[in-house]
Amino acid sequence: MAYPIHRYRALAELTDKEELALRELGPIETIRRRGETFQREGDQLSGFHLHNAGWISSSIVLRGGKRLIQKVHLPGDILGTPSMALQTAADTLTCITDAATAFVSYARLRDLYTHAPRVAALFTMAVQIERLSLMDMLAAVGHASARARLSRLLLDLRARLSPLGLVEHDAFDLPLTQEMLGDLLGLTSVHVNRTIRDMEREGLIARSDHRIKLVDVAKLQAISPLPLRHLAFEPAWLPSPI
Amino acid sequence: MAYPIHRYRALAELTDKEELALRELGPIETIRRRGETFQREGDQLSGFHLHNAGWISSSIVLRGGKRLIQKVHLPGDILGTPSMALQTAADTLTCITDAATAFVSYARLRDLYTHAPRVAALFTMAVQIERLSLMDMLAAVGHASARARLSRLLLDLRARLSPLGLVEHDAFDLPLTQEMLGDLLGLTSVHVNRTIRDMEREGLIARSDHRIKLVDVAKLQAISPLPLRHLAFEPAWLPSPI
DNA sequence: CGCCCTCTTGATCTCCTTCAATGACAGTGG
DNA sequence: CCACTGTCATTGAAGGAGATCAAGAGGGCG
Repeated sequence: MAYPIHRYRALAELTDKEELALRELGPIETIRRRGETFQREGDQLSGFHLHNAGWISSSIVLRGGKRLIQKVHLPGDILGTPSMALQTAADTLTCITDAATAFVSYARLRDLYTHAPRVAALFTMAVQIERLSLMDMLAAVGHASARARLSRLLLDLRARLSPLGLVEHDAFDLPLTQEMLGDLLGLTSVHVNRTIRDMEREGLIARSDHRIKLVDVAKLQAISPLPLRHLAFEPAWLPSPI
Repeated sequence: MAYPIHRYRALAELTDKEELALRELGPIETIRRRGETFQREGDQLSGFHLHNAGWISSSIVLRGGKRLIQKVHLPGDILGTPSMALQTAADTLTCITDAATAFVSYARLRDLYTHAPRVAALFTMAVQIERLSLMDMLAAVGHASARARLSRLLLDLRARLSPLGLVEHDAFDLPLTQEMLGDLLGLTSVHVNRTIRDMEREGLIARSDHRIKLVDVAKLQAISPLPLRHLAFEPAWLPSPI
């Protein structure tokens, strides 16, 4: 299992050299078990991680002990990069399912900036996309109802799981507990439960085991507080290929 | 009035050449009036803006018409860069006070990546810092009470205004209306009002006109859901100086 | 088999919203 | 110079979305 680069292909035409640079960023894969935490808030760091397989959460603990899941990561994501501007790790990385990651030392990233400016620019672009995702999440959590937030999350997951081939007829596996969903949406697990059941009763979604199906996508989109965003392809500020 | 680069100095030792590169990024300053909107969601963009003076808000409108102020920007910030990964602008930029900005075309940024990798890396670092700020905001808005959110905001503003010389004895001008504060914190203006007055009554803060004073900083910090973050200086992934 | 995690449901509480009205103040036009 | 208008702060009353507390049921796993 190697680092999936579909998301970079969606941002720019890659030369063979650039593809190689991306794939060789994190040469050694680490297999991790469900529940394993491999980065904790406050840790001293010397690099970050490529996300090759599985589901991984990035969380923060507030004063008072409440946990906030800042993002659920999927293969293709880059993990731990917010911390690269800090003295210690900003977030805790925990495997939701069995997962695979590849470590990338900061030295390697530095080389990217000097030897492969276009790939470095793509890295920046990935960071901006994460930032946009946070902006949307903030908008949703700050100003939308529980069902609106949940609708948005499900649509977002569908969109992100699709290019990985993990969505069939608008249905996908959702390995998150309702408590995780609560921490992700700023709700209690109790209220997540009630909201999910309401939406199920109304025929918006269907569940069986941990598989979820978006039955009425149009209505979910109407409930969602924000539409999905359209990424730019080869934006003007991207350096020329190497 | 020119682009203040204090925040980059806090991230790395800058050579004269690099300082020049930063200062010359946006050579032409534009003066704007309070209330002016100079970028709207959905606009086609060809660059971004350096923030030289004044207060500027970055907002998003939700389905249903609610406005979310994603961030209040201060001099030294870079405006409009989340949109550089998109086909159209993600946010609306509006002057809260009279303000000054300088436009930077995407072409100029591209040159940075090819000719000044270290400055490009600092740009990425600035983006990561914005992302961290959003993470914290999300944590606060999703899981903290109105007074905790407000405490955090005030402490954050104090920390950001200090290097600009705009804080005296923990007091600073706050040109935000209570409605703006509400849009920023995910609250109604009514509730912002009640919360502010409560905090004033309890001696946490004091107000006169639009000037606010943090009377009991220690208690505000105790109420705030998150401590402030410590930025790294010259992280290992930063290319060597030019 | 027994334990723990997760889901589910009910009852109650509360923080924040909504709706509404008032006063202070700044800008603006006559 | 002053009435007029719109913005902003303030406060009260009522309602609601979601939190909290509590308890039971089902299921996976050691």
